[in-house]
Amino acid sequence: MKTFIKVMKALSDPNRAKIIKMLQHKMMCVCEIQDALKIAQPSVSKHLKILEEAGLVDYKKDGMWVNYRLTDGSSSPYVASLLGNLRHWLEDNGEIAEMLERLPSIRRENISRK
Amino acid sequence: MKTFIKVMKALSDPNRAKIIKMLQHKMMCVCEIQDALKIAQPSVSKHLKILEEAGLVDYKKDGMWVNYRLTDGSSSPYVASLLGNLRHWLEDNGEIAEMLERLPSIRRENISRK
DNA sequence: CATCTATATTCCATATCGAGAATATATCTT
DNA sequence: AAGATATATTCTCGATATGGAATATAGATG
Repeated sequence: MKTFIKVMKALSDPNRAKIIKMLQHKMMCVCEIQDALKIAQPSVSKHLKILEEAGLVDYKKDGMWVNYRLTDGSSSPYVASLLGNLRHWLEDNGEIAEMLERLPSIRRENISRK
Repeated sequence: MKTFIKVMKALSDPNRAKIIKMLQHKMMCVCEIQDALKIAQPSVSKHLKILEEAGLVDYKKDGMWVNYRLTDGSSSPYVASLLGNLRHWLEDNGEIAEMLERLPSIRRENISRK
């Protein structure tokens, strides 16, 4: 039950749902996600932690960067099903579509954090 | 997006998840759900309202009673998929299994609210 | 080792959530 | 109409969630 609630809660926030939708297209570092969502960096890190603890995402460190990606869903049946469904869900959402269009142009090399 | 978030939030609470699991077995009135969950009646009504506004349940009035049941999921693809998945999900949960065992003995005629 | 950059953690303010008590409403019964 | 029962709404409180600012940590680079 706790696992189920944790997964549902993780997906109950618009910014976290957007993160999932982005990660369907490519592995991303924190600063790229921040650039896409336009929220403060610590907020991004906190959202990612919640998604990670729910088993929805994991990460690989690459030097200074931390690359996040979707998991294969093996942590629970809830995660497996929902990640599957989310491939189709929210595709018709304007806000998300716009974000996904901007996605190719968001690259860590171009992000200046001054 | 708002619809999706509303559905996920509705399913992010243990008592509401339990209500869904019970309604898989029978239509129930508020006082029966209250008896099963052992929480205050107003709390039950509020949970039911949240589930209803998410499109997960609806109700039919029968005189003094209001009978709640699961919807057919036609309000959104999220509801349809999740109600389907929830037929299998949480079946192995001890807390829920116990509650479901008590379910046959919970009948409005036996409930005294003094 | 001093510094810069990417990320995580802590702290604080505000907002929302879930619970129960009290109250309101609606329907049934007499 | 009066009382009883089922449900909904309102109010208040404590807990939790979200956001940003400040700070800490970790790795890279000169």
